[in-house]
Amino acid sequence: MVSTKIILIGNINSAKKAGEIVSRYRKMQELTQVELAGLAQTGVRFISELENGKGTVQFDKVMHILDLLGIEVVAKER
Amino acid sequence: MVSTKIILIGNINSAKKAGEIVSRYRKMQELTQVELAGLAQTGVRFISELENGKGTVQFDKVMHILDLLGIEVVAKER
DNA sequence: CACAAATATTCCTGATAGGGAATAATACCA
DNA sequence: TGGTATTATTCCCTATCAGGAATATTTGTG
Repeated sequence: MVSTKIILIGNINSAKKAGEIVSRYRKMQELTQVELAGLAQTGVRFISELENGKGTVQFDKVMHILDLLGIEVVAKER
Repeated sequence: MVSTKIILIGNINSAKKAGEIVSRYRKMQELTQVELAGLAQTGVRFISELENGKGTVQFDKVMHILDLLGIEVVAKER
């Protein structure tokens, strides 16, 4: 094995952080909220609220969105 | 800077994974669910459901539990 | 600036999360 | 195996999430 580049995006310690990342990566991929909602089989309102940091969103829904955007989530010891 | 050891725990792509990690790290720190719930100002039932993989748990609550257990969550490109 | 596209917010509604507390089921040891 | 601690599940309840759709607001361009 030669070497593999890992592209870190940042820490996620809240829905606010997750929302910022979702917003940024959605735009990078030139998707509208409506399109992303369609891909995720979810409501547009959910995407909007998530991107705006709503903390009570459901965990698995968020993880699914991140996955759709090609974002991997890793746990490590602090 | 000399070198810093990063201890990876694993990927989190669902509440199921998050729950497994919470369960393992809670036990490593010799905490009962009741104690962890106390620390997190949450109900014991929530901890139990989280550890058992309930996908609809609230995002921020989960992140808070992970943080309490000394677990950091990082996003990276897949 | 004007207009169009995108996003945010509101209203209405059914479904359910989560708390507390009680109980049932498991796990753990002597 | 019996007894205890721990965890899972149930019930009751209030609060609110998430969807759809309409509307308001913001953003991006010519």
